[in-house]
Amino acid sequence: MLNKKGRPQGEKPDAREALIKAARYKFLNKAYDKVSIRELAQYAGVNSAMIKYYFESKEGLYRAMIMEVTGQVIGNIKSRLQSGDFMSVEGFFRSFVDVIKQSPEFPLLMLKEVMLGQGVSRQYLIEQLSQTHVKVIDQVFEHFHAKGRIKAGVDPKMFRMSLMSLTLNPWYMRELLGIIEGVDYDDAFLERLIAHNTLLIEQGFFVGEDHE
Amino acid sequence: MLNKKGRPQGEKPDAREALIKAARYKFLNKAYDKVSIRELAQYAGVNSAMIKYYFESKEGLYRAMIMEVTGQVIGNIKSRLQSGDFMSVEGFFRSFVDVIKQSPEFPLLMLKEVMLGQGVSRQYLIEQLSQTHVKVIDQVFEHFHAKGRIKAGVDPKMFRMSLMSLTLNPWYMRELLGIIEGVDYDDAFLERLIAHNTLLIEQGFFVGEDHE
DNA sequence: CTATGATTTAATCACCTGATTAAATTCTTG
DNA sequence: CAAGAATTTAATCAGGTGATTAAATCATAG
Repeated sequence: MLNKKGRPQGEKPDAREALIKAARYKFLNKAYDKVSIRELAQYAGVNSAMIKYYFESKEGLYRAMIMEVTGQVIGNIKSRLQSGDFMSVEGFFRSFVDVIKQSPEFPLLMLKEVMLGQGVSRQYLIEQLSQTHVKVIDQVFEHFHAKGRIKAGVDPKMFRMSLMSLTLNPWYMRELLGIIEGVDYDDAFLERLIAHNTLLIEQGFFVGEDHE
Repeated sequence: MLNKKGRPQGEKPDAREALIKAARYKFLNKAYDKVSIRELAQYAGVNSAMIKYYFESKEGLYRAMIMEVTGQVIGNIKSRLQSGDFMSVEGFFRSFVDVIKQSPEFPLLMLKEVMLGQGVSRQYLIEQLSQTHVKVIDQVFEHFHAKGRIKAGVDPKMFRMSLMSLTLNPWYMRELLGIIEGVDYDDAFLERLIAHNTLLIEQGFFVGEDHE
């Protein structure tokens, strides 16, 4: 057994970044426990001990990755909040699709974490969700309700449930739909989705004055 | 070390059933790998070797449990299909809630399996879903489309997407909503959900002749 | 009662996991 | 160039996992 320790020459120093990237890729389609630190390290081209060095533990790496992805999504949503992009029904659906397109891992990562996370970063994610997605929808409702554009009797909580369902679920079903009938989430499909959802919500919940 | 082998007296003989029940409970809120065969066996009040005896392996037990839960749901849906319960919008939403209420583990188990199952029973579940939920919705669409009750330009695939989202997503969000604002999925809540979804779909996709 | 097969047990196995270490190498900077 | 800090390595560790076994017990038919 030869003993050759130390770093080989001419290697990239950015093990940390490589590990985050590997985590982002590996944790997406596999269960947490099915991803070993050796697998992560190999994919990142890095020694597995670097996980402890930079993140203290496997869970630390996972949490850091979740923070990064979530941070991107939350930041993106917050900047759009100020721009008023969400203040039309179509704008809401379009903005949401745009945000997710930039971090397509997010819905599934979030769902997995909220559903079966054992405290790894569950509380954090739930808080972030409460303050963004939920909050945005409630603001949209308030906006139109104040203008008298929402039909009488529409329950704001149920309004929110519908909008969350229509925006999130298509992303959960992405792989399923791909398998059972080859649906491709390309731009054309997403445009149809936006138009379809917009129509549904405007016809279903808005009074008929004029749409948009 | 004392050596006391064999079965104690007066024990229930139905280890198989106890194990399925334990699997149904334990696999629901925990990731597959976080549930050990020792934990399953202890919860079932049974020796862990019984898993091999009856199911060949941990994965065999898991698969058997999935089959049981899925079988109940599929059977329930199929019997309702013949009764025509689904042939109104409200009937569709009400029937779906009724079915899920009887097997509330199903949506999450299915989602976990489709999302991150590594072939354990993924293909089976996808086929079953294609032949029931998807098929039911397509039949509902056909039914009303043939009667000219569906608005022009409504894409059947998107129609299906909406109905799947509105029926499934509330169950995925159950725990999240419970945490962030104490929503309880009691009968009153489910009735509001049914009424809300019915209104949304009828107003959004149906022509205005008369609703039900 | 007895023999046979089904069931259940305690104990053990090999293996993989995440974590950790001490040494080797590289980088920085004076 | 030299010294100290930062980074990276191979190797190892303890612990838990699913699987497996041989023996013990139970149920049952004759």
